[in-house]
Amino acid sequence: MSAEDNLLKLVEVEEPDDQDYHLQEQVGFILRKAHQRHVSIFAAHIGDLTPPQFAALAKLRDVGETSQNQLGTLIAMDAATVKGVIDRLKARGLVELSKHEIDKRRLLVNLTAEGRDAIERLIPLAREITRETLAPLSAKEIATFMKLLAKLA
Amino acid sequence: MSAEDNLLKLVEVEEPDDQDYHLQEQVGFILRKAHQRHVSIFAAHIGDLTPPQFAALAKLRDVGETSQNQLGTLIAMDAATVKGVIDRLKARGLVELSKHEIDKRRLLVNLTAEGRDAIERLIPLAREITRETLAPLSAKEIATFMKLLAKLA
DNA sequence: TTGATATCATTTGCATACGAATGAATTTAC
DNA sequence: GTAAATTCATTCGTATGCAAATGATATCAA
Repeated sequence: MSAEDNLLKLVEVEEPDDQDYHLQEQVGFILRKAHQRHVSIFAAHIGDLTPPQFAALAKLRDVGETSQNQLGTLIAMDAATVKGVIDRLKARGLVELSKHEIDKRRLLVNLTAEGRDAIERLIPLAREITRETLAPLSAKEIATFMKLLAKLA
Repeated sequence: MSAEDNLLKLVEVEEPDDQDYHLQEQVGFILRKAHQRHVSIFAAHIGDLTPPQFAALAKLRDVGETSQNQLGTLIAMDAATVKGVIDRLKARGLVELSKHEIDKRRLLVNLTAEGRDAIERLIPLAREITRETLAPLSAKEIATFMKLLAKLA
């Protein structure tokens, strides 16, 4: 390698050439596509509920009655977003709302009987969605990927 | 391990107990959170442009003038979504539109001089966004993660 | 050549997603 | 004990994201 090549390589390492920017290789772009693919798989298996709606029901099943805000924290949704999700679940009779007796700011959310039936029925489908989303990877790759993805999230 | 334990393990492997469904461990949920984190990092560095808007500019820089639909394919956006993104970039003078001379269905999109300046200026920031998004991982982990993520996307 | 298909773009409707502003209620600090 | 800060929820505005329907144009096939 010539001295000039070394110089060029040095420049490349310390300050990459902007010509070499490839959108397709950026983690954000691929992350968005992977997420899109997952949502598409989800919709193919569970057509009448979105992933955020499912997340709300699944988490309510875990923790029981909680405040709307607390639920939002648990499923990584801000207050404005979670309100819309809960409104739609309420309109479909899957959750019910009530006021907190002591802290009058809080709006309590809980599953209805119908909501509980729905989430129990959907969990096996959700397992299949996870399986299908990860299908391009081997068992060992899945373990590795999930560990690294968790670090990024 | 007792015979009963073996039976329980067998049942668990073939038909997992629905009690054991944990939203926080599902790939879709973590993917959504990782994507959220990336978007947040993006916004901290590039406040006046969204990731999809940036993607459109970056891809136009790569390929030059293209039809709106073709651009959508290249950046994984459906026709309805790409229209909104392009409309907003046009309103800000970063892209310009023209009609295809031969195929009158097509709407051609291209960078304006201002759009080209903008994307050139933003690419170094985008590199930093990628770096920060991947910061929780070591160099070796990054290589592994990107390979597996690409398989899923 | 013309009738069926396919493609490109647009529009509408619905569902996240989040920043910012607001108001009500609670908690903290002094 | 009250003023300041915080928390909870709501609303508004903007921006994806996608399904479905529509209209215009192009292509294919008989």
